[in-house]
Amino acid sequence: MKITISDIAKQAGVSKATVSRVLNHHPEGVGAEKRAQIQTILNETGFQPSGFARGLATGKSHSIGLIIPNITNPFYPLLVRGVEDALNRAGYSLFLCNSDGDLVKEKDYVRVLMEKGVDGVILNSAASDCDCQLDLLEAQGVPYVTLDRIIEGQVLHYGVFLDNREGARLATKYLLSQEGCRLAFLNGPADHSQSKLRVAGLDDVVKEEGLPLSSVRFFQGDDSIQSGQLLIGEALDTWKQGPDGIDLPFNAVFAGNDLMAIGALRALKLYNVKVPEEVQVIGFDDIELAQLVEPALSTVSQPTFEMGSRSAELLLQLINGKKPRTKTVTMKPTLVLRGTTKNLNN
Amino acid sequence: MKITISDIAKQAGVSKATVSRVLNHHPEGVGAEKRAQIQTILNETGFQPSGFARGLATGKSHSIGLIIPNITNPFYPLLVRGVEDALNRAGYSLFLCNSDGDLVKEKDYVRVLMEKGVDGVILNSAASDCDCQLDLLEAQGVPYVTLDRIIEGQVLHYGVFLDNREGARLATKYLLSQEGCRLAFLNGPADHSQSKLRVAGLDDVVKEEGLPLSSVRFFQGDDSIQSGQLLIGEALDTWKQGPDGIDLPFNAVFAGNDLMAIGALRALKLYNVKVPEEVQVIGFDDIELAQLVEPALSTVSQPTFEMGSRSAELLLQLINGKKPRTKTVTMKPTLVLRGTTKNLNN
DNA sequence: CCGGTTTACGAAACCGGTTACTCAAGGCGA
DNA sequence: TCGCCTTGAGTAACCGGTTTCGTAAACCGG
Repeated sequence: MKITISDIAKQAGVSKATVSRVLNHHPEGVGAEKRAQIQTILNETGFQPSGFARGLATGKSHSIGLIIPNITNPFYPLLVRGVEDALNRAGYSLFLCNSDGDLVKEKDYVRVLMEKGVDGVILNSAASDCDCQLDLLEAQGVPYVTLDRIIEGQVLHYGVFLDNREGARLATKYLLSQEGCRLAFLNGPADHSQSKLRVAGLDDVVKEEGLPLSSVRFFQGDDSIQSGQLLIGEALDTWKQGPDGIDLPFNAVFAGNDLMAIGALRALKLYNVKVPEEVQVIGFDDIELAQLVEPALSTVSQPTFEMGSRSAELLLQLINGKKPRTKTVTMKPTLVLRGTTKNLNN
Repeated sequence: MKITISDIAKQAGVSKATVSRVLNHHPEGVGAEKRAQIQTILNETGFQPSGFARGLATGKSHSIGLIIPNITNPFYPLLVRGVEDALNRAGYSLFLCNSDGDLVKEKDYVRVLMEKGVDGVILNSAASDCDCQLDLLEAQGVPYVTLDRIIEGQVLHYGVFLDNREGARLATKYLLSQEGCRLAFLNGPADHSQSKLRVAGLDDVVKEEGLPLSSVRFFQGDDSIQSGQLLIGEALDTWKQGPDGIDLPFNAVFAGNDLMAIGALRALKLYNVKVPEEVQVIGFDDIELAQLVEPALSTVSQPTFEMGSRSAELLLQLINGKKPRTKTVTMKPTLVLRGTTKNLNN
């Protein structure tokens, strides 16, 4: 049978209360010599207090939940690692949940996490148009932080974000400011807040440059390699079959994420279009893969690991009742030029 | 304040015991009409029982711990997803722990997980030469499953494994059976059981083919892209500087994992060595990345997702007291030939 | 030496569920 | 109709910690 605090108390000839005080390093209430003696027994027996009992009494679990769409998406492992490292440093454990972007699953996870008594939740929410998961958390007063997705219809809550608009602006500006640029834009899932913001950034630059909105060709993708390959592939296909056969339908591609950009790259390769000479490509995210494709993908880089750790730290502050200085942390993306852009100095 | 089972009981005019019976769908002890009425109240109030209290009373948490070296290594996300899917299906939650291959960290995680009252642990252990984490689990009778790493000095416990020896045999056989093959082998961390088994598989084939052991050039890597690139790069460098300048030091590379293979690919490209014409390359693992590099990497494929889900299912069997038919599940690797091998029909 | 404050520690009440045990009522065969 | 078995439901004892409160002893200045 598992050893309990009562066993320790009996063995030391003291009360449970005293052992508890030693266990939690309460400074008062226990004399030095008795404290040392109990400590010795604790060490010798390798006593492990029950998290259940402790949780029941204190209401804290020292665990938090992280809900992401899918760890299999190469964007997430680094983010998760950032979260886990920060939590581990603070003595917290991590429940990992894959929602697949399914709101029902997401809500179920929130419910389960609350039952397990997590001290907080980090939510990389599936969509931006529903806040029903948050209502659950809000109702019980469970602290939470949203990560990189703005949940609309929700009073702005604590969260860590990338300045997606600025990121899109950087990439678009780089491409559109080049003479004769004809841009194709691969959008991510339209209901994600990131997609919306990236479109907004693109629009900004189009306006700044005084171009008609129609000058950008718009494709609706789903953040997968396949969709990038398919969309660009189709565009190239109709071009090839067309009567002119001279000008490519675009000479620059900006993709809403790296995976679609890589898909585009594949399509371009299939049609023997030279990158970056004939078509320049810029992605978004800077996943590890971006450096490994040929040519290496130019992309808008986000500090993924830091976003994870910052969100964990923010959540821990909330848990510990410290009011963070700011409700949101906005991180800045940078444009990383590699092999899929011409990298002219301008 | 949070709503408790007593509140429900009061509201329904029954005792806690009755509510508990309804809550857990115990078939006996509650009449149909009263059951329905209580169920209604439960639904209306959205009552969530406390996992702490339940855990304290039952000793079960419906959570399990998964300890892996590093989620950032592209091999793991799919594995983790396999585990999580299987667990989620069974109503269990997942604690994710990154040990970084550090035995101390690993042991700490085991301790913490046990405090949290996990019902079981899946361990992808850092090294094969220590079983101290397992002693902890064993001592408390916490079920566990080892994943793809054989822990030496340990009576063979429940686990899911890849037949690493067979995998290495497949790759080596393919390469060595070709006329005039001069093989370079990039080994993974020497203390990992996988590495040992892969070396064993290689040795098997060398013997079968009647070759001297010296016919294979042996490099000691660490499973990273960098080490693959560095080792092959150095070999090519000394070759280039050498007096002969004619024959490459090897015309085939078998790497202990895909990352090193990809590193080797990069080094080869840097030195303008043609793959697969001059040097054929085979990796191990079949991570997603393998299909995305140019040329696509031939590799020994493991059913990563299934290994994750099978190990979770095995653990769940142990937790539920069912004796699994076999202590270990061994999965078979397959050789996937893509662009880095000549793929002659033999 | 005395009243008052501080300190060390134990007793017991919680936290919120589960479950063994008890008991009354109802059903049923003899 | 009696006794027995089944069934619905309540009582209370857990599970293993934390924490409030009470008390006795130690300590303190005057």
